[in-house]
Amino acid sequence: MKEFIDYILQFGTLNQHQLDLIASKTTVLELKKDEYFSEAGKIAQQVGFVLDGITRVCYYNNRGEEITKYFIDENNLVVDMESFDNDICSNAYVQAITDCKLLVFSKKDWRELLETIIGWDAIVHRIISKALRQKVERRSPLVSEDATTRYLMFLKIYPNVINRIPLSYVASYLGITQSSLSRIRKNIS
Amino acid sequence: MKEFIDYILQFGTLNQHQLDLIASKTTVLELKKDEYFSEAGKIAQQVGFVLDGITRVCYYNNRGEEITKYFIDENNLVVDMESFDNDICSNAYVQAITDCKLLVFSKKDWRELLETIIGWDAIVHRIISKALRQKVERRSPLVSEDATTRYLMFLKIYPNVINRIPLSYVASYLGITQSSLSRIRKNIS
DNA sequence: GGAATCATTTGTCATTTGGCAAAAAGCAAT
DNA sequence: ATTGCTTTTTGCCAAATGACAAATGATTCC
Repeated sequence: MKEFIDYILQFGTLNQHQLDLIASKTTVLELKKDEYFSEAGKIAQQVGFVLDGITRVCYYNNRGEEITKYFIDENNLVVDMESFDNDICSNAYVQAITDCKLLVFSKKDWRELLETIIGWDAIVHRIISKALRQKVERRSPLVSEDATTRYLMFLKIYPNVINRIPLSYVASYLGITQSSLSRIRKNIS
Repeated sequence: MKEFIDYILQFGTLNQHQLDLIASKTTVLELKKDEYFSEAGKIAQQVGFVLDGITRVCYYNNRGEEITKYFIDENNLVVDMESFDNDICSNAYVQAITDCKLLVFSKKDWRELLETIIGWDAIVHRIISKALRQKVERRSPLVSEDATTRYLMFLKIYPNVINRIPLSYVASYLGITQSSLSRIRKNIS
């Protein structure tokens, strides 16, 4: 819980009473490896915060290949905001790719907090905007750099991920095949 | 101006008085082809709305190549929000790539409006969030699809752009060389 | 321990793309 | 029309990557 409070307070100021109220609405959700946090075709019902473990957002492209869009590791929010906010079906899966421990808010509680706590919506806005900007910044180089550079960037961006998940997920994140990734790893070492 | 009002009202409701106030703060800025709206290394000072013409956001990658990150055509906001909001130096150029006519707000006016008009900040936030989400959605397929598919997607996303700008910009947007783009275009037709 | 299963690496060959330079096409000014 | 300039296309070869299959390595389960 402390991790989550610290995370929030990076984006604005709240008093102890407000923090307590927010904390009181959280529950802990444990997900086993490969379980879904939310699914394509359904409406996202929860906001999560990763305490332990790694999740990913993935979808299926034109050719039916499973593409990992990004990873979400410890101390980050995990939510399909588009689906959650607008109550529309998601087009992506959010999946635990290791065993995970999450703090979660139900949609009802989340919305009540937004209406109850002055300034909370501004903080949430800042959190979401920053996360979106980060996604753009992280995906952009994937287009303009060669595969080796992309892999090295991946290692920098997610320093604690590579040894904990299958390489196939990394390959699809980087937009290359597993074999190519394997060759790149061989070349680097 | 009507275009801008229509654009705003897609994201929320404002009364005539509020709309008039917003309108009163706009000025028209004309940019010649190749002129910059904002520059890397400087702090963005304006929010713009494209009435006519096409702009792009670009930067220089590791190898010093100029990369087009995205295009912004008619009836869209153009601003480096990260730089504008936080008064930090931008790392990208925003450039007119055709002659352009923009509506612009100065930073001072923009901030005053945010404080004056109830609900305006919520609208702005929705606009910015949607734009960011769109950027993520548009850049993601650039990683996982082959170059021909990417080019076809580009044509769908920006149907009014291809004949108005140099192919070199499109190539760098797609993450391929000009020659490859040329070959792809040849294959398609 | 051994079998079954899954993940990763490697080999081979085909295809795509890049780098470079030259040719062709488009465009503006005269 | 001619010239000069920029953009786009093409040709050639090398390098990177993909597709597919096989081999190797890791892990799990009995």
